[in-house]
Amino acid sequence: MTEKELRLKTAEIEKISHLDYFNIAISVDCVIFGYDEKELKVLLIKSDLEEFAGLYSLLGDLIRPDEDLETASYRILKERTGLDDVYLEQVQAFGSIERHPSGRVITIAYYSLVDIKHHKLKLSHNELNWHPVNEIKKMAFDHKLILESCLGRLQEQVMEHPVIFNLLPEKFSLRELQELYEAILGVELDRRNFRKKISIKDWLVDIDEMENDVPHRPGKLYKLKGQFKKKNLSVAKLHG
Amino acid sequence: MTEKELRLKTAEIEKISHLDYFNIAISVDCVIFGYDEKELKVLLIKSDLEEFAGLYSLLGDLIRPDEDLETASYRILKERTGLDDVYLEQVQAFGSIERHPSGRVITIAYYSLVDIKHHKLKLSHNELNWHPVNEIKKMAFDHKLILESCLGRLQEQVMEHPVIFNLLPEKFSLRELQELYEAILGVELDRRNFRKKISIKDWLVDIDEMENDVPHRPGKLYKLKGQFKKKNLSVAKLHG
DNA sequence: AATTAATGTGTTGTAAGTACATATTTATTA
DNA sequence: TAATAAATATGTACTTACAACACATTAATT
Repeated sequence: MTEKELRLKTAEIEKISHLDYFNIAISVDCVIFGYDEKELKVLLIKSDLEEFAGLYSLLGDLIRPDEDLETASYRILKERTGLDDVYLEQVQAFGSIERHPSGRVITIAYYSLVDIKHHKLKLSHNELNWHPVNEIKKMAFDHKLILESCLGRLQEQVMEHPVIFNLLPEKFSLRELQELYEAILGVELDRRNFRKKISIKDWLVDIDEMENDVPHRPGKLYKLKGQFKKKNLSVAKLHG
Repeated sequence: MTEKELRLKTAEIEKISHLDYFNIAISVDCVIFGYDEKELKVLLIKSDLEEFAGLYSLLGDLIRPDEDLETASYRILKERTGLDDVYLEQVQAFGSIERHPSGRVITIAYYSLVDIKHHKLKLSHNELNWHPVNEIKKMAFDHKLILESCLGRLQEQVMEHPVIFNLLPEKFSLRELQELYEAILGVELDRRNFRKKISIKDWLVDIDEMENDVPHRPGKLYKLKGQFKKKNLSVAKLHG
């Protein structure tokens, strides 16, 4: 390449790379909810940025040019949890200028629901752990805000759509289901009214089995009806 | 600059500009709703892309590095409509790979609500016009999808939150309000039940004035209570 | 003065939400 | 083996929201 060609190329590339619009990076952050020990939990990783030493952050990554938003979210989930069949839903984009210390990064938040017990993760790194949502105080970046926004969305949807069954094992008792609702909504529910409400929705089938690992009278076990076992809401809505 | 320096710089810039993550552009698209002649309308512009000749598109623009998402949306509204005091709400990000023919562009959709009559726009270009939402068939890009998604969100919120008053003039009759609800929801409502429902919400004040431009018995005029005149939902929710 | 076309209001039946108590079943303990 | 403890399972009365429905009133028009 001659010097002249080089100069031309430099100018051209500079023009493109300095076209400010391409100086914004875009990422996906996943709020991965799980449920264990009667608590709603979220999967977090220790931040690797100096600025946020000691703080935890959501699982996220930059979006690659060859993947759309959902693909990116699924990829992150797959990479981090090994799961590839999880419920995922987009919540909101966060784009304030100063949200990332290394530069301008706009992020799109997804929440997902996984069954902690059934799909035991390979949480080999002790940097990656489940944290009770209620005990989380400070987080890296604006991730506390994102977490709250996703929790809010989950709370809005939980009574209208059969989504939280993704947090439970295949078979569950009504008590377990009620405890899960209570954990998510942060309220206590009346057992009789709760059962009436669930029964009206007609989401469950009685599989004619009993709990067998409880130190008291066992309850009946139920399954979510097949037609509601969808991994994305747009489909589930049709039946809601 | 020496040739050596040039080579170095070229390599460096290329590295950055080819760092794929910065090859994604990010935009904001606004679904600007208005209400006129008993129809819900949306402000559209003729697409300037060859691929979409003859089709209309939403108002949008790339996000600048020095503005956050809402600032960008407000800028677009201000530029296009001259309004700077409108209701705006983020709906969803759209990011499929092939959504923009010129390259990878992820867009974040906002809907906004403006009072067509009061803020007469300077619709000088005949390229920019209000279109009845129900008559729109094909649009440029994936904008039909975005429009539907925003309409869906609006429909979800309309009965729970006092938002659609942004589509009406300051003073309005209950008939006008009901017609607006009917236009947005695409249903007919019972007048008595509608009034009861609105009355329970306690959003309105009777300002002790009457319609005076109607060819029949005039109805009472109402205003939205001051505490609900918020331009963004997060605030309005607290009172909802 | 009669007509027209809209406003304004109330009741009744039905469905859902809330508060609340007792009998039943199983595991545990004495 | 009998008594106890702890949970499951279920129904009713009250209240509140939702849906369907009809008639008197007011102002403009003829």
